[in-house]
Amino acid sequence: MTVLETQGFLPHIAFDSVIFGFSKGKLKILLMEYHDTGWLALPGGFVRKEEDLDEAAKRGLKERTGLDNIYLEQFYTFGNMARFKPEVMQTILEANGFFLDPDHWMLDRFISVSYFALINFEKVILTPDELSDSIAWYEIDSLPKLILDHNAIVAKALQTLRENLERKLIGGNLLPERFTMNELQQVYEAIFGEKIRRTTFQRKMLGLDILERHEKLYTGKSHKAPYLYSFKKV
Amino acid sequence: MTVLETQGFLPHIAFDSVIFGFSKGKLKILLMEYHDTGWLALPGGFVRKEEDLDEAAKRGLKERTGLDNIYLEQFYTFGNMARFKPEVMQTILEANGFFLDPDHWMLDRFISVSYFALINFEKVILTPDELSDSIAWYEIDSLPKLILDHNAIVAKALQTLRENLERKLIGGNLLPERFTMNELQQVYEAIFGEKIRRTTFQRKMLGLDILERHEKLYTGKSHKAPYLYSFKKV
DNA sequence: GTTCTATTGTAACATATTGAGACAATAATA
DNA sequence: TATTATTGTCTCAATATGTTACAATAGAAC
Repeated sequence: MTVLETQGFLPHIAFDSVIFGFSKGKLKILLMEYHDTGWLALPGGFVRKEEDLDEAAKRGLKERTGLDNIYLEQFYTFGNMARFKPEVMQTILEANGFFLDPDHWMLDRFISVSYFALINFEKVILTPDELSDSIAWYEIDSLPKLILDHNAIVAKALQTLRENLERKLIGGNLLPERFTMNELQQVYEAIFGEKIRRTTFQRKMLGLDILERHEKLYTGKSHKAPYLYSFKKV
Repeated sequence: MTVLETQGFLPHIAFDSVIFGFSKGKLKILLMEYHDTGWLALPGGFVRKEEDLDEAAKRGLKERTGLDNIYLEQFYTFGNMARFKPEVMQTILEANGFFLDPDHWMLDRFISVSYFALINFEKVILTPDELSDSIAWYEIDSLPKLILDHNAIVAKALQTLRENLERKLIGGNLLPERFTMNELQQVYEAIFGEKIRRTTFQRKMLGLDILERHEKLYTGKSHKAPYLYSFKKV
């Protein structure tokens, strides 16, 4: 199956995913680099005619990262005319050797239903799609220029993530099963983009009664070893 | 122009609006009753081929309420297969004397980009669309059964409104330009569905430094007259 | 006018939450 | 054994919020 099949997908509707990961103290997202053009874009795709919208997003996530069962949240649908630039998709396709009719469905106007995902960086197996050379991690606070309105999509995703983090306890989705308090704090600091007071953070997290304390983690460093924590199962 | 024109609209994409108003201490939304069927639905519409998605929602709002310049926020896009029930739209259209080809675009699968609006109840001039008998206010906490997934759309709208109210100061959009502290409190109570302590609410609102105090409102009641307030202009 | 009632605006105090610093515990190293 | 960096927890101060109290009034009843 190729992306060029005319049957099977809903026209005018796409999805894009802002996939967040956390590594070495930095918040990162996945970007794809299209063949020959050097253009960067969010991973995305189209919706099958008999497929739930959410299922399409999950399928796309699975195809790029190999991961199932991911924290995935729809946050906004982008549908301005300004994002309709058929020459962009045309250039990408031509760089891959596809020369389409100007009224081909893939060159039509699309609205993009956008999702963000929080994943455990360590578990990802990255796989580019058939139009791109690579898929790789990019630091959220030094992103390059992306195609179309994808920079705006990332900005909105980050804004939504920040707002949600205050209400839901989703930060742990970016970490391995067991983590230290310091690692959890670094996740919060990376998302909010500012330092957090250590003692206040620790007291609040423990007070929420959502963490389970496990054995200590001996790293070989010459100081007191921190406890490992996991989120309590519901 | 009729809804049946085949040109001009993007297929598969609709919008629905949860339009909130506040009157007599109750939070209400606008619903349309389709001709002959008695079926109730959210006001909505389709997106023109060269129209911004947001503009389409604003246009729909203007058509039903006569209002421009409304607080309008996109909150979710519903796109599950479960909401694809062509017989519903077919019945509505037939009740209006339209008998369509089974592959007419209006009987196709749609995803619905959903918006909620906050409007000043007093200023609305209601106008049904061409398929419905009436458009009217219904209390949010005693809603009847709506078509398709529209009850779920309303539930999500209300949830988003509650979450946003804690972060943004949007409650005033449901009131006239000038209002008493008690009226503002009633808006908050209606949205959250619970009583709020008067003195705490007053202290917090005044402390936010967003209200301007005006003259007193003499209602003729035999007690101290409350001040009128408005939101400070930015 | 005087008294009464309902409601408003604000003060006062109690309680809870958060900010900020201090300090003992401890895992390796010198 | 002393030293260093980091962790876990405690304490006290500063804010914020919950709760009660009370004076100020706009009319109505008399």
